[in-house]
Amino acid sequence: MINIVFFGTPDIGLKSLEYFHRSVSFNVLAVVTQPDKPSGRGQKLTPSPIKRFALENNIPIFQPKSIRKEPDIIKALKDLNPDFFVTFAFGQILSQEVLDIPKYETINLHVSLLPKYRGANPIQRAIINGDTQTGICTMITELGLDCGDICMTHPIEIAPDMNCVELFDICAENSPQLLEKTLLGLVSGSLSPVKQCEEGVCFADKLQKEECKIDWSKSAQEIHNLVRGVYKCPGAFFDYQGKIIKVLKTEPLAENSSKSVGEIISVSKSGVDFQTGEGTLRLLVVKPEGKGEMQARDWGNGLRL
RNA sequence: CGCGGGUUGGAGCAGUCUGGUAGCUCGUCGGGCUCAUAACCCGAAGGUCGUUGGUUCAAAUCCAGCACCCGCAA
Repeated sequence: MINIVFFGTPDIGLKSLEYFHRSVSFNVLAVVTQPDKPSGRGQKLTPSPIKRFALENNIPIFQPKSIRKEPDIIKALKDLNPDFFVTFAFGQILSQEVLDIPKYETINLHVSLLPKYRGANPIQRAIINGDTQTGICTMITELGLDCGDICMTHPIEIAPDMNCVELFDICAENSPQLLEKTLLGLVSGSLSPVKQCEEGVCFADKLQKEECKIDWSKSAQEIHNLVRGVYKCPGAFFDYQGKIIKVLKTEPLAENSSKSVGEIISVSKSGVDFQTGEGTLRLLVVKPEGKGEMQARDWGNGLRL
């Protein structure tokens, strides 16, 4: 029986936590997650998905504001006598004191093929940049940002129309097995982590709201990549007559028109076509401010052009 | 009580300020044109205007309450 403590916050780690919780060879001693935060309309305090799962399954929960500065929690974690710490989108930087607690190692799962895309938003960045492949990997957590030695990797293809939510799901689904194999490999000694190649290091900076605003002078393909890369979180958008229009699904087309950049070329049964800096972007699904999700052609129908 | 938008035939919207017998773009159905069509032409069906109450001769429209949806901010 391998005893672990799971550090995580958003739902991408749920499947992994669930897997460990149900596994007969692992025991989840406790969960560490971010404090409840005001969320949604009305600022109601909302527990993280990981916390909710822990509550439902009677797993002890720790919610440090900053784990480095809470000696009580650190002591409690030591007293658990864990074999491993597993971190997966936890959202806080650990201290060396915390990293040293488990008998074996602190293992982090990162959703990119390191050393590419260290940092906050690797999935979205990969899609925005038009990559056709990414992956997930496990690593020995060290003090720096995603710089530890790599344990195992698992490549994932990015289909041309895949959005970040779909990619999130694929990553979440493949994570439990990779984590399990990593921990077992480290216990048996059959796995020897390798240093990250210093060439090819790059960072996936946190997404800024401003980046999600559609720049029509870019090419249709680039905008298409942005739309699927930030799908629903927070979503690519543009301004139309003072209203924010979120764009959820698009299709890039090669042909150009005589319209100027950012103008509507046509509204048809298929969607609403916009002229971009290079090519036509066909909007398929949009969500205007104050409205629900709708087919772009329906939105176009109501525009009274 | 964080700020704000919305609810009108199957879909998306206009009409609400300045109350007076419901409109637009689509979809659907029928017919026509065509070798043919998702294109075009003609016609039809389909709405207690979210809900409850108030004001009025008269309410989609003015007033009050309730429900549901959503954007921002965090």
